[in-house]
Amino acid sequence: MALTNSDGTTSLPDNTASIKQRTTKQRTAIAAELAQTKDFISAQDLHSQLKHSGQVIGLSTVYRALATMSELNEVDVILREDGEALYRSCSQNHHHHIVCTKCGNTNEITAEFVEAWAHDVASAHGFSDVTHTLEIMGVCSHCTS
Amino acid sequence: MALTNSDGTTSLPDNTASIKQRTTKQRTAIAAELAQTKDFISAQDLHSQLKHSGQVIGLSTVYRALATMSELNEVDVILREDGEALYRSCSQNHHHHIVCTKCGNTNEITAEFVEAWAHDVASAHGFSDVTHTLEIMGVCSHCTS
DNA sequence: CTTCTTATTGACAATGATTCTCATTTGCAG
DNA sequence: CTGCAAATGAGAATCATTGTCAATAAGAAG
Repeated sequence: MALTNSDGTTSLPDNTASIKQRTTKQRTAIAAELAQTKDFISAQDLHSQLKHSGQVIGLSTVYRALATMSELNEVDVILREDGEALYRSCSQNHHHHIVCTKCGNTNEITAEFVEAWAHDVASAHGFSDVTHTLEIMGVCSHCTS
Repeated sequence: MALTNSDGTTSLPDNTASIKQRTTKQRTAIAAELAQTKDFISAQDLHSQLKHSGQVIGLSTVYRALATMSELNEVDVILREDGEALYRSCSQNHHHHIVCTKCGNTNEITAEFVEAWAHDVASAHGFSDVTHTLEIMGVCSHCTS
């Protein structure tokens, strides 16, 4: 979005926070419901959970809200083994997950040195504006026995 | 699942190596094509790649072959951001990618210590049969200027 | 080689998550 | 209050993946 200044000139958008956001009943409800849900949840489940609690919101709207929240880094997104996306209200600090491929249980793990390493590798390759994903998958002890 | 024998008795399935494998033209072609392909490839792309090289094989067969190869740990599987599954012949050395979010260019990166660390973390959490994914994303120097 | 059993194949339908379309509604700035 | 672009929602469309089932063929047995 190009910002039109009072003198008629335009300025280039700030590439981070350039998304026009309008506060709506639906987005508020979606964000609130997601904040209450501690675990990861799919868009479908979040939709029916909202419906069940009286908030009838279109499925498309849920998907759109989650997509923009994801772009704004307000939610974490991971992919289940079957490809379905799971969302969770973003916790303050960046972290990763170890996921059981049998029962779907997830534990958070922190890896500060991976953060630093990823940044170093990226700048060594001349990359900027760096993000990364890291997921560890396996079978948890509960599902092994 | 109990197997009914011709004499009327039943025998329990061997849960490890009970999968009867029959060597077929199609599976051979699929495994060969996948071995030739160094990068990750989707089932759909592998199917059309086979068709393009004269090997017309049903799409269901490709999916089934990849599924069994995955169970036998003969292929690595990762999930793309849109949820589509990507397969790669296991024999290749494990590595990760740094991807430019502008032009899509990818470079391979190796991270041996990350491999070891992932394994340690997993066993510390009691996980077994561990795999992991790691992707770094950013804007490459070419797209920055 | 022939027969028999059954894993495998393939064409097609079905599933299911996600995205698209577009008419209608609604924030919100002026 | 007014105007307009953003947002919504109902449903259609997309698309990877899985299920169905009759036909085929691999491999063992005779």
